[in-house]
Amino acid sequence: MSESLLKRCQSVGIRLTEQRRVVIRVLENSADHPNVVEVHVRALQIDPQISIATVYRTVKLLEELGLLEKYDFGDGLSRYEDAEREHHDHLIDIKSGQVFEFCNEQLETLQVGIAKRLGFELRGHRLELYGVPLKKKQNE
Amino acid sequence: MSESLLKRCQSVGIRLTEQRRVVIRVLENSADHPNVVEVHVRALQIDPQISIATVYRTVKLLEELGLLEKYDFGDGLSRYEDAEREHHDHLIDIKSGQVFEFCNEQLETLQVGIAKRLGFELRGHRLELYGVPLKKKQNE
DNA sequence: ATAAATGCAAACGCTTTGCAAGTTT
DNA sequence: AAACTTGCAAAGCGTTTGCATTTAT
Repeated sequence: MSESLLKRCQSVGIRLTEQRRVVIRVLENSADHPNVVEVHVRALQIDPQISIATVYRTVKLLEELGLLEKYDFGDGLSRYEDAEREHHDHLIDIKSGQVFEFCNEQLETLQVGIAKRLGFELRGHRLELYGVPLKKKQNE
Repeated sequence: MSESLLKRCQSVGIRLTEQRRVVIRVLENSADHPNVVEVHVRALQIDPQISIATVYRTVKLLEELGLLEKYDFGDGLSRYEDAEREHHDHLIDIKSGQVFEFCNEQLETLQVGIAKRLGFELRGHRLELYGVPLKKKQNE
């Protein structure tokens, strides 16, 4: 397990305000991929005064510092998660919107190879699988 | 090669107005992934009166009909391309923004397998590789 | 003390939409 | 003729920002 988000924020030396600590804590305690409004709602439970502008500013700052990963699963909302979490991709259930995580070494290797063959050094990727739950044999 | 976008529009039976024909023609002649403003600019060269609202409405309609594929390469702009084009994924050059296409069977198969293992039937995916050009041996 | 962060509200940029006028079938 | 599409301008929506005030260092 790697350092906490808070520790990493301290390492990079950003000013640790009350509000930033709250946002950081919310993200540390989130195992999902909350959008900004969701982060704000969770933050309000800790600090009922915190404004959404501050949440926007904070997640943007942390993303630019490489401490958060930003996602968009197609609904036009920016979602965030701790960048230090084990690398993984996402599978989105198109029926429920639920998001599952997975990681596949073969996939990672394959991608590096594809990029190289195209003349590129892979710096990042975004893979999302969209699917529907497999129906069990008996029904439908 | 499959049917032209125009033909497929006729098949699904949407009303073919002047403006829709223009947008369709623009997309048929585009080998890249134009965003809405770009589609509009290209359309204006054919019909100097066409409004961007109509372009927005048309690409949205065609996407909902499954005739166009919508992409967002991270700049927050919606980009469109003919859905019938040979399936492929994208590699984006982070330096220049240029987009390259590729297709890899192994990758496709792997994804289906991953989804299945998670209990899902794969309905679609989105894969984007982000990279920088490999430097040739002599320079840098 | 000072440089930076906050909250508010206004502004932004892309996209959508209400409506009157014009088109397609 | 009826149903639908267009263009315009206004509204929507997520996100950003100017500014006066507050806060961390």
